[in-house]
Amino acid sequence: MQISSRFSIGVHILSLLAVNSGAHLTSEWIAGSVGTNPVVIRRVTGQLKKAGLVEVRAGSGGATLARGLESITLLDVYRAVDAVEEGKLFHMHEQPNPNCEVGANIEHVLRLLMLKAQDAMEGVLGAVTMRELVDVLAVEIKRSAVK
Amino acid sequence: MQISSRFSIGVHILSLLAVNSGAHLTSEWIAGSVGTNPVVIRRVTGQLKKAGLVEVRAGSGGATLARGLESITLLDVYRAVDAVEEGKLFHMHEQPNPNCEVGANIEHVLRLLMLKAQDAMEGVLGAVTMRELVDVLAVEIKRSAVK
DNA sequence: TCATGTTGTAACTATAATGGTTACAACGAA
DNA sequence: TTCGTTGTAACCATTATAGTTACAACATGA
Repeated sequence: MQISSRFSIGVHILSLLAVNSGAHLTSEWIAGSVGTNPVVIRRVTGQLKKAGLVEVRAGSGGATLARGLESITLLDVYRAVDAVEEGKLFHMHEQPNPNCEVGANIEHVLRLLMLKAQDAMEGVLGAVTMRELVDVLAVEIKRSAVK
Repeated sequence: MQISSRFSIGVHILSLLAVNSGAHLTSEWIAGSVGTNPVVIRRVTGQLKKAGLVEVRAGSGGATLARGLESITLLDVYRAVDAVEEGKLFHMHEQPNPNCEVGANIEHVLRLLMLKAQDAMEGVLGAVTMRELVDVLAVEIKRSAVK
């Protein structure tokens, strides 16, 4: 199975807030850029808010970054939107037979490896800040604007 | 979401074939160790067979390793059971607005990172052979037998 | 004060993957 | 030819996702 698109949506939202900082960005407007429903945006925005990444104005509407892009890694976004539960990227079969030598011991051995693999994946996300991503994005935007 | 337990089941099956080599291991018997239904085992075994990792005797029954444990990495198992489609660990939202600067360019930028993260995860699996896993497993088995 | 537009959230839906289960034809060996 | 096994189809319950409608709570500006 796949990791929820909430992650890519979250990154998209933060990028919009960064690039269009100052503008009045409503869930409706963001949904237009992401290509989905405003409620989906509000749900993800709510998670980003709970994680302290954005601030949302109820009533008047609109969201803004709550922290500098430098201080937000992609792992922060990934965690904020609950993309994958901690240590549970892999689903292990649940009732290995404790009376079988292999069944009784494989869980422990395999679990270690799964955690290591998950850590490696998350490590890549943790090594990149939203600042870096937005900078690369800005270059891409310029390049595509020239064409 | 989580990566299918087919992966851990596949590793479990190969471990059984290695530890009990020579024995007549039917899907029924294996299912007893894994803690699931024989049909589930046959499904996974079928995938391992298709990948050339095991041989299965139709009719008389039983499965055996088709290759040396040294030549099978956990990544081979992961691929054999279709744990995650190539390059698709992350699900990216699918209709970013091409008329929006961010929407038009984020997919490309984010996709690169996702691939890098997935590669890191799979790299860990590729760096471990079934031989190594079974050796560690054997140590665990001994240790738990002593207690 | 009140009208307007927005957020937060509940509720419902369709879709898809998973893993368990029954059933049975095809097969191989004793 | 009998028996136990595999390979597969078919079905089911469960779960997560993502889209949608609906509406109360809220903030702001007229």
